[in-house]
Amino acid sequence: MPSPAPKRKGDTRERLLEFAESSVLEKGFDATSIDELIAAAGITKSGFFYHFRDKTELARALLTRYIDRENEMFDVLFGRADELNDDPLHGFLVGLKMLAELVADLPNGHPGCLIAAYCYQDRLFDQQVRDLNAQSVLLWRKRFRTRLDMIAERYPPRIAVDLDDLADMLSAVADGGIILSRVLRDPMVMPRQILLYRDFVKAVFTGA
Amino acid sequence: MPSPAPKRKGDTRERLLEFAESSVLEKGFDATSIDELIAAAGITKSGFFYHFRDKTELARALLTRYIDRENEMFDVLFGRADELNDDPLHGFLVGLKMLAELVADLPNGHPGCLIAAYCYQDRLFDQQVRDLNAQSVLLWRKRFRTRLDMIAERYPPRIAVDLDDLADMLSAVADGGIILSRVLRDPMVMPRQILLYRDFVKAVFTGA
DNA sequence: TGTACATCAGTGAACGCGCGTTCACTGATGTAC
DNA sequence: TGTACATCAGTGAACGCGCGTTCACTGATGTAC
Repeated sequence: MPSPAPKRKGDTRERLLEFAESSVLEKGFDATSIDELIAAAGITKSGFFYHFRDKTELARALLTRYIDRENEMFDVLFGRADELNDDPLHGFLVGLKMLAELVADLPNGHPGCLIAAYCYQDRLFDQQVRDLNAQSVLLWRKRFRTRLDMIAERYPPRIAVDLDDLADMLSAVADGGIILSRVLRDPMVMPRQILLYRDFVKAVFTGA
Repeated sequence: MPSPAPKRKGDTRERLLEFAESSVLEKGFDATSIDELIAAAGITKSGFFYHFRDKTELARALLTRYIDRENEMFDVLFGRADELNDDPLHGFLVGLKMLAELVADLPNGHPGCLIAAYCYQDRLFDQQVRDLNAQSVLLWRKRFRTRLDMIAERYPPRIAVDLDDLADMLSAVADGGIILSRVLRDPMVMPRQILLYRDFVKAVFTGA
C-alpha cells in the first residue's frame, strides 16, 4: 500500500548529503560551500546547522554514508554472483563482470570515489576521518583477500603473486580507472580496466 | 667551477611552484592559499602577483611543470632500461622494476599525482587545464601502447587483451596505488602494485 | 478529551576573518648610445 | 665612460566578497497525564 507521502523525517538531511557528495566529487570538500548546499536543498543556513554541528560533521557523515553504501553494493553484487555459481573463482569472475557492467551502464560514468577525493584533501580532515578512510580500504582488502584464498585452495596459482596485493589491485584499478575515465571524459575506460583486472585474475588461477 | 650563488633569476617563482605543488597534493587547490605560499617563500602578496597574473595561472603553471617532469622521468627511466636490454619486453620489465624501486626509495612515499588531484577538483579549473590533463594521459597511453606494440611483434600475446587498455592500466595502477599508499599510510603499497602490473605484462606476453 | 510541555525542523540577523585581486609605487640591475 | 631609459622583482595599503559559525527565536508536531 502506497504511503501518502508523509513529511519524511531525515529527508532534508539526506538531500543535503546527496548534494554535498556530488559537489565534493566535482570540486573537492573545501570548495563545496554550505551556501550552495542550502540553496539546492531550499533551506536557510541555520537549517544546515540544525542537521550538522559544523562542516567537519558533514565530512564524517558523507564518508560513513559512502562507505556503507559501497560495502552494501559489494555484498549484493558478489552475493548474486555466488548464487549463480558455487565455484568461488567463477563467482568472483562473474561478480567482476557485473561490476564492470554496472559502471558501464551509468549514463555519465562513475561519479567518483569519495575515498580518493578525501585522500587528495587529506589535510582538511581530522584523524577520525583519515582513520575511517584507512579502515574501509583495509576492509576491502580483507574482503577480496578472503575470496582469493578460497579460490587459491581449489585453483593453485599459476603465477606467483601476493594475494593481498592482488586484492588491493582491484581497489587500485577501480580508483585509477575512475580517474582516467574522468580525465579522458570516457566512461568506458573504468569498466574496461575492471575487465582487464578480471583477465589477470583468470590468468593467475587458470593460466589463461 | 662553482658559481658564486648569483641572485638566481626565476628562483622565487620556482620556489612558489614547489610549495604550491606539495600543498595542492595535500589539501587541494582551493585550500591552498596564496598567503601560505608567500609566507613560505618569504615575499609579499604583491610579489606573488608579479609572478602569476592570478591563481588560475598558478594552476596552469603547476600542471605543465608536473607533466613535463613526469614525461622526462619516463624518458630517462625507460631510456636507461633500454640501454641495458635490446629486447623491448625485457626493457619494459626492467623499466617497471626501476620505477617501482624509485618510488619505494622515496622516504615519505610517492608525493601524489597532480592529475589525480586536479581530477577531483575538476570544476575549479578552466577548459585549458582540463584539456592539458586529458592530453597528458593520452600521451602516456600512446607512449606505452607503442612499447606494447613492439613487444607484441616479438612475443605474440598468450592472453587476449586490448593493448590500449593494458597501456592505460599502468596509469590506473599507479594512480590507484598512490591513493592506497596514502590512505593506508604505507609507502610500499604503490610500488608493489607496479610490480604486480609487471607480473601481468609478463604473463600476457610469455605465459608466465 | 483537554491541557502542558518537549521535541523537531527549522528562520533571520549578525559576526569576523581570510581570501583573491588591484593599484600606485620603488630600488636594483641591464642596455643603448 | 657617462647618462637616460627600460626592465626586473618586488613592496604596502586597501578593497569587497564569501565563508563558516553563533544566537535568540518560532511554528508545527508528538507525548504524558
